Amino acid sequence: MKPTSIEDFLRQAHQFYLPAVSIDNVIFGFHENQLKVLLLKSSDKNVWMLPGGFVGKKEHVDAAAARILKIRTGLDAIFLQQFYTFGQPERSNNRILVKALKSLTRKFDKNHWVLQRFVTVGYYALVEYANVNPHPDELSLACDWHDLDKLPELLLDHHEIILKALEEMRLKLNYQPIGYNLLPKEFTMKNLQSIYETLLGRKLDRGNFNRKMLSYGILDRKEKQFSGGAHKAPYLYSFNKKKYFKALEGGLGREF
Amino acid sequence: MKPTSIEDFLRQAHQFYLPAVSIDNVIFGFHENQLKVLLLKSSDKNVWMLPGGFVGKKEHVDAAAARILKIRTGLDAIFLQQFYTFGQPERSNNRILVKALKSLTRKFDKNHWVLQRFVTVGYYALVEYANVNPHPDELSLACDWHDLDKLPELLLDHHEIILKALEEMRLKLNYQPIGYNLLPKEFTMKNLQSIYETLLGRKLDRGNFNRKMLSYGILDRKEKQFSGGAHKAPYLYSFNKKKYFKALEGGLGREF
DNA sequence: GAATTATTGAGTCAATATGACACAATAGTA
DNA sequence: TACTATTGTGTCATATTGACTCAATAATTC
Repeated sequence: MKPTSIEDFLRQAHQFYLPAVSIDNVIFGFHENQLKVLLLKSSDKNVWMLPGGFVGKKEHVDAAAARILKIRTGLDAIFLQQFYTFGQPERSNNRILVKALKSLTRKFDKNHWVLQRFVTVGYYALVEYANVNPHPDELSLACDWHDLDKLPELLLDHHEIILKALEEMRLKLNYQPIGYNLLPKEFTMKNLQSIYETLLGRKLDRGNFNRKMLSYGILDRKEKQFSGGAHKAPYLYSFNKKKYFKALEGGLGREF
Repeated sequence: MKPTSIEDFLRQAHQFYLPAVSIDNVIFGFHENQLKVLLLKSSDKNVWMLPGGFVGKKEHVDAAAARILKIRTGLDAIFLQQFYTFGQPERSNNRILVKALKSLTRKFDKNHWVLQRFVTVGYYALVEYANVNPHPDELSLACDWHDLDKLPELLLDHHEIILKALEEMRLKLNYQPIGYNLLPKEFTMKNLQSIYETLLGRKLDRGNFNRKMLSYGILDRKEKQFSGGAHKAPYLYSFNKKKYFKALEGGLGREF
């Protein structure tokens, strides 16, 4: 039906507009040469989920992502990167979500607003595994790292969201450095290479990786040495913070 | 205040959650070796805006972008690409927007929901300038192309949105072909080079551009010829649709 | 303490890609 | 017919990439 006036138009539109915006955070960590993702265990004990929540009415979406991450996992002061907005209508009202929420309260209404349609903005972050201490909020039973290649059953489309985050990270590899937030202060070239290999899903030549990474000029080599392996001790490196962030801004390789 | 029960938690949250999701479309065209963007003239005669609108309650966000584009400009069957979600709270209630809406209706309420906080999902598209026939909807006074380097005064943060769209397109150049939707069926290599130069903001060497573009193997060369210039006639090319879309999926250059 | 093993830093080399430039060919114009 | 602007093509020095070699060495084993 065509609106007959601007007031009509606005009134009609009001019936129609979308109610809510939510956040899902995909937090990656790196441990034992494995890329891991941080998940919350819902009160429905077999279902895990990304730490997510709703955006406040007067809140910057970026700020909401940070607030929600802190509330739900305890992680603070993490650099979150927006990567995609998920807008399928059917993703909101979901059997598993209903089940999970019903387990929280018997009086739960099937038409409750949290089950109505919402749009989710996805953020990811890379964190140094050893330096964070995730713990679940009151609504969750656990907050744990999971290997990317053996994820448990996940809420809604959270599996798809994780894959999309990975894909976006992989594309960024080509023009931005990575690793600053994933590795400890000092690390070996092999550690760094493992991250790249995990994200790209293929093996890289050791010598060539070395040469290329050093050519970026973002690494400082320490006066040796990592010890512990039954072999020649590798050099330790650290990121040159200044040069690293300059490369983040300006890009790495030649563009076009 | 801490919630004392799950019901409390949900009730408190309800007061807090964000009400609306909107769309802004950035439509790029290419004409006379100039990149242009499609804008609507608001009823406040000095302000132009991107063709935008609100997402429906049961509507896929991608579908909303297409619907809104069609309603507001008449453009149909355009491939829209999501590029970023803009979430600053202060961007919604704005002096210019209030003025624009007040000019539509005297009874306009300053606290009307359309002035409340909303989050905007940005989409861009590249269209063939000569093949589309944009016309304004009932709410707008005009629908015209504008040169990117001399944009008029724009609503809200639409200027920032356009710049972000450009930036994202520029980054995609490095691993995806471009031009299929911007150029007519047959075009010269110089036409294609102009697009790249506009997006990158710098001149490229003619010979090298030729070599590189042909190496992608996505162009078919026609049996000559463009005529009309006071000089040697250039070859005409067309995109090999099959190879072009294969390259869109798989990427162009080596990645990492 | 010498041999073994796994892994490292450094280097080689052919193949390929890039950036800067040169030059003859030619469609329209003077 | 000469001129001008622009085109297709080619050259060449340099840089980058991919695949590989080899001596060095930290811990372990003999």
